[in-house]
Amino acid sequence: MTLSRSKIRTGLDNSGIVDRDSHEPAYIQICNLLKEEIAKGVYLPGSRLPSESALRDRHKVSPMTVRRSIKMLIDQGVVTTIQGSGTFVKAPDLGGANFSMKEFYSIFQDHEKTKIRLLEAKTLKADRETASRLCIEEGKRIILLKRLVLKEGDPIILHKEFLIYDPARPIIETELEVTTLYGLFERTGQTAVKRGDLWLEAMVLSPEEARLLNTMPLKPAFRIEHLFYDFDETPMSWGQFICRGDQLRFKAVVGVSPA
Amino acid sequence: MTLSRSKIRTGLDNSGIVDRDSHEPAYIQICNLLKEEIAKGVYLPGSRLPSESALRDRHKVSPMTVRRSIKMLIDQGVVTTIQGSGTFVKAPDLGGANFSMKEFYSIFQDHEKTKIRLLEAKTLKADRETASRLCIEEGKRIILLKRLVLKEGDPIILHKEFLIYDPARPIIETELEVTTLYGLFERTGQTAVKRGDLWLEAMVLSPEEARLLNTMPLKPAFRIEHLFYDFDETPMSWGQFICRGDQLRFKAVVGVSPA
DNA sequence: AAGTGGTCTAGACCACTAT
DNA sequence: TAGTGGTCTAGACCACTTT
Repeated sequence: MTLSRSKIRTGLDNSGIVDRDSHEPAYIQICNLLKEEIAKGVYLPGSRLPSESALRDRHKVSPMTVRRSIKMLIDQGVVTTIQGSGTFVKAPDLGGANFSMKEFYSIFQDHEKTKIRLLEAKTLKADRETASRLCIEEGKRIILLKRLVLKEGDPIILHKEFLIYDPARPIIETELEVTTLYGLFERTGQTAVKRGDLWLEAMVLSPEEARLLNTMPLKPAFRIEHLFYDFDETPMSWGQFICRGDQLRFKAVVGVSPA
Repeated sequence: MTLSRSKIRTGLDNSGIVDRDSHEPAYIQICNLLKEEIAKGVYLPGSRLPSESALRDRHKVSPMTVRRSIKMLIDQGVVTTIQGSGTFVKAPDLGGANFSMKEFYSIFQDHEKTKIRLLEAKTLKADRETASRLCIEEGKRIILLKRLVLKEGDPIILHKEFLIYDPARPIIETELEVTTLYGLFERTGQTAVKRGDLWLEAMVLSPEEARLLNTMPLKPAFRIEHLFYDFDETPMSWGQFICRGDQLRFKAVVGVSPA
């Protein structure tokens, strides 16, 4: 085991690896050190990490500090703990993978390349499906927004959203930042939104959708449906993103992330 | 603010809400209480939670305990902290959503309904693309596995996997649990797998794929590509799941989870 | 019985923000 | 300057597993 990247403590002993002069907290240093060792194969999947008391002695830190390091590794899916037995290195598995919407979101954050065009904004009477989703009576007045997301001039995402029409709800003003979609991604300040459900589906573009997205019908696409709830658990917004499959894919990493 | 669901402490005062007789740890009780209050609208999105010292006094616990509660809420995406300023309730946003492979995995766990059929298992010479992915020379011998996943008799997922052919690698035996796919999902014991990358894409079924999946060509599907690495950072397995779009969708929740 | 992780205490000092 | 969160200590007791 090499001690590269880690300063040796001031001459007292050579087992204290944590650099107390660093601005990086001790628990992060210990976490990263363990992760490096796991990545190097010092501790193989399935094998036991040194006990917390051993790590405590090695790094000359308090129990809580070493526990925070372990907690970080647990959160990152790198190890699991078994009470009374030890801390064990997990082998990377498909089941632990997570596909984050952050990459999708990053498309919208690039204000240089990405522009949003409002296609339609009107009120209409809710049809059967929309009424059902928003938990209102069929025929009740709602707001429809249709937007097109362009990346370097090319349309890549189509967004359709239905909003409860109720002047008393201040959220609508936020949602109506029609050229940014800001409200859906980065809600700041006081909002009335409590909870949201999202569904990710595979779909095939209809002729109409393909036309708007400047591509061919029958091409693959993602459908991201979203439903946001009020604090009284009533739906306030229902919509979907339709994303050209050739312009988006989700990535996930399992195991120790690449050095 | 009501105190329902929470026992009052033994007569000393009515502000200590944590039940010390419960088997549920204090930090989880405090976390859940705060989450309930957020769900009720006591603390609205954008507003500040009581300070840690206030919570410490209210619940008669030590600083570390109340910090663990806050840490839980941070991990769950419910609040954010700003040093020197306070802890603030986050409004649920699309960017914080995560689609987990656990649901996908659960298909395989149902051993009653789900069966796996081996379609093909052979060695062959790597073509250009496969060689490139596995970082080997074109024409080198590799193992191909093709499997079909059936749910209540219906084929819903097609799996194709290429493995490095190297008798010295013990992992192959694990991967070759051909009728369970166990190795990909729940690696136990010592394995040589260090890290995996996954990609999720939308696709349209080819006639051949549709035939195997007992559905029509041009139907939507998910493609989940996976690439696993050895401890010396060389790829050891590359493959993909092709999942009928009508049989799978990913779900995510943002904000306080439903009570 | 010994060792392991899980929870918790009652403080300390620091970095940062608000006023 | 006062209040906030961030880190850390040096123990304690408990639940659980292993031997």
